[in-house]
Amino acid sequence: MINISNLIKRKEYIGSSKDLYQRLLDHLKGRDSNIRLQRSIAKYGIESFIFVIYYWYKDPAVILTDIETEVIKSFPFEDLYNFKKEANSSLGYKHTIKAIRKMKLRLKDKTKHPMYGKKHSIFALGKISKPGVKNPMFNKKHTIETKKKMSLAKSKTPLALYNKNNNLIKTFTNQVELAQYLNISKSTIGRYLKSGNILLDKFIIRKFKE
DNA sequence: TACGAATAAAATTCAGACGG
DNA sequence: CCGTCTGAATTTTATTCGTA
Repeated sequence: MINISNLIKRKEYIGSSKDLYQRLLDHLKGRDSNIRLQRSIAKYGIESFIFVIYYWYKDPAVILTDIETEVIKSFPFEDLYNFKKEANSSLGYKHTIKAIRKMKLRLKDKTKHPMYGKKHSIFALGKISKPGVKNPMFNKKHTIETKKKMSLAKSKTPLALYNKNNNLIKTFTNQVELAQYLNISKSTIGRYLKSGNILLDKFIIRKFKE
């Protein structure tokens, strides 16, 4: 529950939001704000305004708009910038299938994406940063499928196993796979691949090109 | 000196926040 | 919605280290 007041005109704007900072930013940047408030800011300057928090709840079960309506009622309506006596919110609104389809279509050309080629602000980066226990992956395990994907993506040097007479025995996607096949340490595989020496007096390992 | 274990480095997926 | 981001988890590959 917030209030932005103009000290000179003695007028107030009452608002509420799930994300206080985000909503305040809307008003400060003049996007999706209240037009009366915006005009007044333009006229008197932002330094004529003060910002007050009336109520602060972390519990999502608290219906902020109900409280907001009560607060609005407690002021003479003509002393407010607000247009509506009843507060409402789009919290929990779901896009229609049509709207989603439209968005998808527009974004098919990825240069059309609002973020295309842009950099995030320092502030946004700070919000995104989640070190330690705050990280969504903290203390979680990757699934077998995920591990497989990672393995596949990382294995870009296929290897071929030859015998002493240069006959191809088998090909492998990476060193680990070959190590398992021979039941030998992967360190050894890497070493012999690099040196080109004969392994166990039997095998030669080379990079495989098809 | 040769091996495997341990560790480091680089690269990748994942889940989640941001924001037009 | 989806492109821009992050850090944890995990993998492959490269390097270091102790042991016989």
